[in-house]
Amino acid sequence: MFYTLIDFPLGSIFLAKRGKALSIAKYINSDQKFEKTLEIFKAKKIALKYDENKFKREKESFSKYFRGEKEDFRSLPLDFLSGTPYQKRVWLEARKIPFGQTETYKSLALKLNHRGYRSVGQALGQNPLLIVIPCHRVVSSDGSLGGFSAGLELKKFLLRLERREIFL
DNA sequence: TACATAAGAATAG
DNA sequence: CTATTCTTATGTA
Repeated sequence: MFYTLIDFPLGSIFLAKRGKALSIAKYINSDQKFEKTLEIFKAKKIALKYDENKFKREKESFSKYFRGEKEDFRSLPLDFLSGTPYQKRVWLEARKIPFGQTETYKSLALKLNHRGYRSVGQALGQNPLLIVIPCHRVVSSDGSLGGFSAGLELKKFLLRLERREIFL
């Protein structure tokens, strides 16, 4: 697989793909995280090669996004390496949430016609495509943020960015 | 408002 | 089967 890194004020985004479509978008905020990410691939015996030229399209989308412009990554092709059928359904549903808007775990669960609120959260927690699949736009129904695997700081940052409360 | 508790769906071990 | 998870609703003080 190929990978590249994109820097932004809170750290970097690690992107990886094997073919045309993007598979991984992970938040990296320290050298240790980066090392650890490389080790995971090594453990799975997946060869990684740095090649930023294969991510032209993604880089453009991310730089637009971090500039505060409306960028939904909606047209970006994805390639899921992992995930149960249920998790993919949750991810695809979350992907429909428009830029700058939020949904609750509850409303997402109801769209998938069940009441397993926590299972929605659990599935979002497995999201391999941070930002591209906007799981940060899913919040608790009482208005609080809920959780976030990559850290609530990042979730807050992304939401403020989309509300145009911060400018880079 | 704050805290405990049950219910809820799906997954990992 | 049990424990765990990016939850919600209800009860009680």
